Amino acid sequence: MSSAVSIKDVAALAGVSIGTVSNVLNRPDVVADETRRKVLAAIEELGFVRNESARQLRTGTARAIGLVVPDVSNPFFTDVARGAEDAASDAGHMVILCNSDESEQRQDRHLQLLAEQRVHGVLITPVDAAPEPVRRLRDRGVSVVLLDRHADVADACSVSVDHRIGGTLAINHLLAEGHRELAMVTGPLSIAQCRQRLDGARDALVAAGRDPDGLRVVEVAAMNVASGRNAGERVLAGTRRPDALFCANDLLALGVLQVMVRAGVRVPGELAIVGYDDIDFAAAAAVPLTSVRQPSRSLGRRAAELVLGETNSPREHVHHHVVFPPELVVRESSRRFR
Amino acid sequence: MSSAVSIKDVAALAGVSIGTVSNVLNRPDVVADETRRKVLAAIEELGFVRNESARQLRTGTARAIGLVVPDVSNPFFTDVARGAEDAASDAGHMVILCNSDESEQRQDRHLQLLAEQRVHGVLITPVDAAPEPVRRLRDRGVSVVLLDRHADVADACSVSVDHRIGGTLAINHLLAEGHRELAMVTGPLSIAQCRQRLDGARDALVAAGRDPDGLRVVEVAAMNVASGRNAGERVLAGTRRPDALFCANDLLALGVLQVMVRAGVRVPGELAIVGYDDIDFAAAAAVPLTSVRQPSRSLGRRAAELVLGETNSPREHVHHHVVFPPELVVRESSRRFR
DNA sequence: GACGCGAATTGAAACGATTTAACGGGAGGC
DNA sequence: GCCTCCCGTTAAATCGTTTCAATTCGCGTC
Repeated sequence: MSSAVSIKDVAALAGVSIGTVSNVLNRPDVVADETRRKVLAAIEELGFVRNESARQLRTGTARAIGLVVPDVSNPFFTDVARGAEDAASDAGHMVILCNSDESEQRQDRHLQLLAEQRVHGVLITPVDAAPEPVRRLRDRGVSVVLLDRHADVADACSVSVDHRIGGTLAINHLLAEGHRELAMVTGPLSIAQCRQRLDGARDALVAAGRDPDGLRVVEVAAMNVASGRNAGERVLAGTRRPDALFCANDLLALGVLQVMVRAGVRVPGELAIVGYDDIDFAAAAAVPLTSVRQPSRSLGRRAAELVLGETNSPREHVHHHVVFPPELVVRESSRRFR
Repeated sequence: MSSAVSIKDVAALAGVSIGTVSNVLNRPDVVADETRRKVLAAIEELGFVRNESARQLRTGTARAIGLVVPDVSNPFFTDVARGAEDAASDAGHMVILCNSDESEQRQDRHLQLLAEQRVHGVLITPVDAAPEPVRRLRDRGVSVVLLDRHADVADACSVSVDHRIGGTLAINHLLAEGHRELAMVTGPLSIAQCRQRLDGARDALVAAGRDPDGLRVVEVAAMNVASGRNAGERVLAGTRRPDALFCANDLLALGVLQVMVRAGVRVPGELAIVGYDDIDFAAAAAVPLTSVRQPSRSLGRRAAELVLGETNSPREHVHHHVVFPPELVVRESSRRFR
């Protein structure tokens, strides 16, 4: 059972002390060539694998970071995860991925486990606005980077996108294309991102000299395709159908689109649609989707870099707040009908 | 710095020994009510968090499993991951997610790190058919479940879908709809899943009394949307365009579809398309995609259950080979043109 | 009143690595 | 030939838990 092989066995076989084996592993330069070769040979022969928990216990630092997101089945978050993994990988770290499913309870359970693992840091898109979980984590000595959420609280780094501007971009575009009767499909307004996108949308209306309350808001329970279909049906059922829809993310937009296509509503002829995130599938949709792009992979990468940087030099660390600008990608779904 | 709080501090504050604190943590029933309350109060007051590495070092077992997949941005694998996480979560375990990107080198690096972490087990869709990495892992004492790959080797569990039958289903359907000039778009044939789906496709042709070599094969370098577009362009450029296309996964199919729609080729009028995986976005595509469904979430869940089961009772463990049947989901993209 | 018993608690020995101060021995300077 | 110095190596302490044999204590039994 080679799993039982420890540094001690290697030392015995190589005829050196365990301290020397440790040096071969961690500071190969201080050990003589001859010795190093013997030790490496012994490691090879025994199939020795370093026990990371022992290392971690002694040094106090883990080689992993946690990533807590609401939902990995959302391609936006997989892209973020990829970015985070890229950066972590470069630093020889692993990523522990956790889904909170928008449940505070699940989130807290995950955070507890991550704290027990003594992870190097945590990247999190918190379930709700309350800075509570962040504070608890910091109290436990874990450094935290808020993902896709600008930290109002000053005690953590954050990497985010200016969603308010994103909302404004979307509405400005729809207005410019000549759409007048606008509505927004959004997930729970308890989610900060949704609120901000809505605020941005209203900003645009105000700037255009229109009544921000003229924007109808269709709020659904989740931010996935199924909820999008639900929203689509509600829009269909309503009186006075809007001629353009801004959806708080692409999954919602795809759901709405599906319902519209099925119901024979021409998009963008009778109804223009703008999504948010610009996931890969937006371009491949029934009608290629206009969307507000977030640099998701960079978001994840930057966040991971921040969290790794913070714990490496906690003394002189000052919290950064990185805000990426969103960008409108125009495709078929929002064109003016001619 | 509450991160420095150890069981010893708790013991001191509560006025008991560290053994008792450990008992409160792990076997609360053996300690007297009064004592338990004191200890819990001390834990609360100090903000004590158990150090998992120390626990792990002592007990030898980690509370995490590794999941190594080619690409999490493929929704099929996120679904698998969700299933695995569900099962792991139930057992109080975490999932460490790793992307191999179809690179054997990346895969091996991840496996090395997972072995060092002494993870409870590893779920893996190996980069290539070689059972080598699996063997290495087992040698290191880590139990392994092959995901989406039937183990020809008998030394590991496997959870998979019968891709050969999946390929047959797809082609039978296309033939039944009256398509005659068939082609298959596939990722690298070094990927076993691709080969099996192709074999199944040929089976169907033979069974229908047709020449299996009449099936044109378009092989591209990766299994994502971009490669699908590439395949689409090659199909367009070729002479004698097929009237039906079986794609080795939905991402390829979506890419092809995008190109066809843009080029004005009517789907399914001039070209029928069948995908594979039935990811959520298949139904929301430009033309709702007929696809061979895999029970992806169940796949992940079952695999996680197996790996947890194996290490919990390694003595009497016998390797299971779970094979789920695929299922054809018919939508617009493959209908016979009338 | 001695004894045994069970329940609750304690103390100490692991687990497998890293780290640091001490050590040995050969080279070089005087 | 002796003293230093330096390089490579070693021995031992340590990290924070779990676990198990040993201990204490109160109490009922004979």
